[in-house]
Amino acid sequence: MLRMSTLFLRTLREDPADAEVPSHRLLVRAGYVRRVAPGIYTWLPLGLKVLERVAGIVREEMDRIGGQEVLFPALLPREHYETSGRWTEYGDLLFRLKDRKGNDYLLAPTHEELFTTLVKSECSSYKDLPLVLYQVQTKYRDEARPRAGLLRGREFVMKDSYSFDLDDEGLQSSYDAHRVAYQRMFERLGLDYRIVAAVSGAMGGSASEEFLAPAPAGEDTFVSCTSCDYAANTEAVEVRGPAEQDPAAQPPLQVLDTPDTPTIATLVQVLKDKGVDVEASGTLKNVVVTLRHPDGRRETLIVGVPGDREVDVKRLEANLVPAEVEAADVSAVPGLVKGYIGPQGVSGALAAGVRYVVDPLVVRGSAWVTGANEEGRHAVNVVLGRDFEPSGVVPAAEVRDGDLCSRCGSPMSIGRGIEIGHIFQLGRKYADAFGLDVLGPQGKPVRVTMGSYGVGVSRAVAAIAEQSHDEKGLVWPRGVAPADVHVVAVGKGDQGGVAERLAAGLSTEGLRVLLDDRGGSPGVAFKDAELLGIPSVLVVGKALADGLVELRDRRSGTSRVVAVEEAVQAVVDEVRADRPAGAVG
RNA sequence: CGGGGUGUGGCGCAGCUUGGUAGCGCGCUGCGUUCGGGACGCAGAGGCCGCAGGUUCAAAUCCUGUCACCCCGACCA
Repeated sequence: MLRMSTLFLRTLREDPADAEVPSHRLLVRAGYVRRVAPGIYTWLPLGLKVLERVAGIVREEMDRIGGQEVLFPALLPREHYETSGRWTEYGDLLFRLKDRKGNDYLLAPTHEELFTTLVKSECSSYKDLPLVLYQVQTKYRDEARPRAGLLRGREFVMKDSYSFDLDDEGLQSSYDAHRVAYQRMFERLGLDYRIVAAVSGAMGGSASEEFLAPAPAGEDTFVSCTSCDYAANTEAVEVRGPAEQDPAAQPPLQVLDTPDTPTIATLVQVLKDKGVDVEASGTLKNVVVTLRHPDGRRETLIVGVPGDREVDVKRLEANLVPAEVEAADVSAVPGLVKGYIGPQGVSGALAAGVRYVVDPLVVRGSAWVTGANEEGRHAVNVVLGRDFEPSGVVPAAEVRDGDLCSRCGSPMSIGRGIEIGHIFQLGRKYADAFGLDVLGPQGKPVRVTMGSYGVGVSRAVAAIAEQSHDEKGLVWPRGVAPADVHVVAVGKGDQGGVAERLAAGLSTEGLRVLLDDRGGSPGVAFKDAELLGIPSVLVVGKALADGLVELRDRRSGTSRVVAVEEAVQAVVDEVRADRPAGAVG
């Protein structure tokens, strides 16, 4: 039992000045955490209980799929990160330090290297696989801009696990097992979440999905279908374009004089003045970028997108992995007329072999207004499949609310989410780097294939707070609340003694009890109870004269009175009834 | 790294324009009253006004520099 009279807790009446997002504001105000430095927080007693309950649920679900927990050090020598190339790749994100002899060390931002070398040294036979190892550990990343309290910290708690399998089918089933485990975890944590398709990035993996908790404070933007269950990161989303048409059925191409129309807006206006009915969405904007390939080679690429949309560089880049995209200097590319670039005809830059790709919104048979490759002239009715043929289709346009789902064609909506989990199939990148083989059944070495799976444990605490609060304070889901019931004594009579007795009875029943035995004014006790957000609040107050106490539900705000002698049982029933199915603890 | 903002008791802020003995609210300590919605009275404790230089008889206030923090963006396995 926790007594508030002695509990190390101070709630704040006012919002801390440096907190903007609800989770940060409330976790500080309610005395769960305190800031030490940017992105670095201290967990106070109640906060630590929540963190540990979250970690406990994560552990139970990892154990359920056969994961085995280990714990690596956070302080690591440079050598492992040298082998994987990440000592340099990680750049400023890595916290680096030296020991007294001047040797390089780092505070681990993630542990792929350590898991891989551990398995390499311990496992030598296919009989040792499949294997899932995990840890719940503090990670360090020197973020360029830590923000939003616990949501993006420089020190944070993460569960990371890794699967080791002999073949792709094994990897797939390890991946699927994690996916199920994560679903159960986030369910039990009381989080509303979406599984979204993610880009696998430079890691070279195939499947990759993120678990996002929708919240306005989230840093990730995702798109989800309003009718089917398709959801994806904006970088990874597939958008359905308009219906294709017959190129031959379109009106003939025509070139018009359009002086002083370097931008889409000026072009549309000039054309309208000439009686051509066109909107920005009917123009084809051709954006020139430079690709930087991993081997250092640079390539100019022209990307065609509808004129009313910007190119989403992150999305474009995600679809051109492993090349990186940077802005290009159009005037430096021979054969291009800035402001008047068009894909039709074979001349200039295109003739010189510059690749021209279009966004999927630019479909076969569609007719566009675009540059005529001459200063001051544009072409109308430029038709894909008749007047030009792109060398490829690459998603590049910014995604908008209302764009159509690639699966079912319904409109999609855009939302913000907090990345609370990420699962992906690493494949053999690390196994290759570290030479991780086991002896197969045929007596020959087999290269192991890996999966990597993360859950932001401390971030999940913040995500829960983001999703589960009201204007009065936090509202913890049962599974993670720092206590099951908050007993409040108000009044100068024997309320204190009765509350004491009830709290003891609840403890005996196995409930975790927070007892407010401070004896101040009732307003303070009630406000704090609301701020702290423990799901059940038992008030021993003036109704005690009639042998009654009040049982409040923090979430709904409703309350009912019960007889003192039945109070313990009533609370026990309420707590048990609320426990999600499948809970182990 | 670019843009904006802020540094004044534990927390939230005023004071700075126009230089002159550092203030308010909350919290904290003591005594008394109060006790179902952040109570009240009285008496207290607590501050190198981010730091360093400069101007001045005198600097929280003016000038120069510097550091830190917050927000937006860039970045983010």
